[in-house]
Amino acid sequence: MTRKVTIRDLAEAAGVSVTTVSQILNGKGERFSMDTRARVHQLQEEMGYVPDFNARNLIMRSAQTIGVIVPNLGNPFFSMFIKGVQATSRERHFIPLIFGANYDEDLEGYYLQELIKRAVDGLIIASSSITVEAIDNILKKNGIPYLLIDQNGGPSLDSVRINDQRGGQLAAEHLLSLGHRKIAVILPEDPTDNLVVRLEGFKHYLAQTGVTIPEEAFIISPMTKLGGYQATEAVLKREPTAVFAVNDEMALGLIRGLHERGVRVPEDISVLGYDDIDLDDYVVPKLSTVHQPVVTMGEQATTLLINRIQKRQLAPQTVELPVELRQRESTAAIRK
Amino acid sequence: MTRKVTIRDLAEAAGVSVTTVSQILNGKGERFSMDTRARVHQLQEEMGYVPDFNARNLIMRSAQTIGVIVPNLGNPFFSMFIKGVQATSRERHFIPLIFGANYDEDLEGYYLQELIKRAVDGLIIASSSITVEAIDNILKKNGIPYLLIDQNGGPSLDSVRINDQRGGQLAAEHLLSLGHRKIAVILPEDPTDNLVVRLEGFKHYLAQTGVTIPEEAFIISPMTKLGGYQATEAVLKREPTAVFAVNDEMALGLIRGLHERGVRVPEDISVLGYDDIDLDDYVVPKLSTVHQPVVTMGEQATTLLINRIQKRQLAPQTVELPVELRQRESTAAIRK
DNA sequence: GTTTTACTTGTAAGCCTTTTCGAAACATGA
DNA sequence: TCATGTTTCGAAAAGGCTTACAAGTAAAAC
Repeated sequence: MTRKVTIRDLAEAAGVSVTTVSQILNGKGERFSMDTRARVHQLQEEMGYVPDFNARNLIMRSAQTIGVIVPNLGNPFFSMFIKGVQATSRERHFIPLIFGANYDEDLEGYYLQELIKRAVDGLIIASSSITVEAIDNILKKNGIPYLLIDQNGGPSLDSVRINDQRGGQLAAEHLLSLGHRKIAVILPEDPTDNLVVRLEGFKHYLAQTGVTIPEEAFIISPMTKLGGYQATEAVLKREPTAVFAVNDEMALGLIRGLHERGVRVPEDISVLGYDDIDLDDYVVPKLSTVHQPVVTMGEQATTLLINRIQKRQLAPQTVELPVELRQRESTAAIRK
Repeated sequence: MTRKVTIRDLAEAAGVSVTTVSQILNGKGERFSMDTRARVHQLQEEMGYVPDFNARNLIMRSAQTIGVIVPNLGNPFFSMFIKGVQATSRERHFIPLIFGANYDEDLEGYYLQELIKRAVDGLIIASSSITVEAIDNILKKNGIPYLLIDQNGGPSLDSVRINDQRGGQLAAEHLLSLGHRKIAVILPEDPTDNLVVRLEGFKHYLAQTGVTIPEEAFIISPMTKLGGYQATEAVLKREPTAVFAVNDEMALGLIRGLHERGVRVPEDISVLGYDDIDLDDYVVPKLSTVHQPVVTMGEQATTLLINRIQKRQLAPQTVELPVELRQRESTAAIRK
């Protein structure tokens, strides 16, 4: 392995100046003769010249890179999100730097710093713990475009908006239509904005029908399978006929917990999730849930962000994405 | 937002040269007076100076970055692997660039190219489709250290080795001890090296006990939940008493398929997986499997790679990691 | 033959750091 | 006073690239 081929080497070999090479290789070479152009391209191949990334970025002040922070890569919801991000990034010739923060505020902060240090052109943050103010503070100061998922960053930001209000409503509607009146909810401590709205939609619709959920039927637990599992006891104590878990992971954990205690789903208790992760179709019983178009979310978020990177002065953009109910097997009509 | 603060600005403000600032900020400033050092640090804070990443890398010829390509981020096995990679990377002050290639060879190639263009210091590749030769070719030529997961790159490479032979043996042992003799296997087309070894271990142990698996009991299907699901018919046609799926995802898909056809697991058919993903403990029935210490694999792979980056001339290192059987609920003694 | 015009290419500055190699400034001992 | 040592610091090169500006040449126009 010898020293790396530089643009200078190539220029020399082609018998032209570095300018010429640079221009031609960057598609700005109309002004050069066909002959020269061909020669340069030819030699690039032969010599295996690849522009030095750092040198290039140094002068261009951009690395065609975006940063992405999600709370938990292990949750299929987020890995699907990432899938969307990667697909669109590729189309747009950007590269996403992806980090899972494990619901850890310190870690999020660390990655945020690191990403900024590395001069990413923009950021997508699906944060759980780090506060919007902190993000705002540090990013605004650096003039880096960003976009928040699951958090409301205010009207001055681009956003891909999921109608969580409606999602909550759909959930309520569904359970209600099956005859459920005694409903428990599992949610995390410090819910993100979208969860708050989601629950509001849920409660609101219930209230319209004269159903209210007592305070103690809201059960706090981490948004993981384990969290759902650990909530089992608390759920059973409330003797509900149905449970609404604010994400699928929790729902799956809960179903496991119920199963172990001999409680049948949906015969004894209906369980409704939220997200619609691929797993839902494989577990027994298949999980009823509210579908979020998560891959599209990833794609749209990326599109919006890259648009912004390329046109800073654009007016804030918003795309709205629909949710819909997916009834499967974990919810059923109540039977007395 | 004003222009970025450069080292020059800081030097000027502190009334010293850029050399001084650079040295002090990089911990090589013992030779400077306490006074100067304090002043520089002080001002860095105040002015919010952050060294320009690209300029720095340009001259240092390293970005403290490694690339990681996995076939599928949606598989918890790989997201756990990533977790290990991220943890160790952080400790070592490296940043991993992570990509999921969706079992797509083109995509893998694209990311590989991109990663090289971006001058990563090293690579971890858990490739499925791209050939070892291709990788070898392109990476060796560029002099970039790398490490293969699930593929045998030869003795000249660092490697974290899982004893797949033993893993296969454990699987065989387990099923045999439960009385199974009629066993089907689900595996992908073009299995990676580790799978080949795994199956060898499996078959070999079986053979020792006089049990052989007929050719047609090896069922080819993609290594996903869907793949497992789609294999259901083929499996049933063989009328096995037990099935060994070479990864958990397939096992889960298969269990779903069996369930839908009224076949009970493990009463009618035992299903054994491989990997031990977190899900195994949540599905019904809990999945028996062969445990791989996947987080550790991620950690060790990263450690090895970074060691190599920092000391090119090190002799090839290998770490061996154990596997062990985790019997849960999806396998049971045969009953006639 | 001189001036335009069109076409083709090159010079050199600048991006921001790190680092090599010295060199001031000052004190010390003779 | 001078040689020597110690402490503290800086000038300038290097790293590979892009680009504003300028320039050279040959053909066309007058």
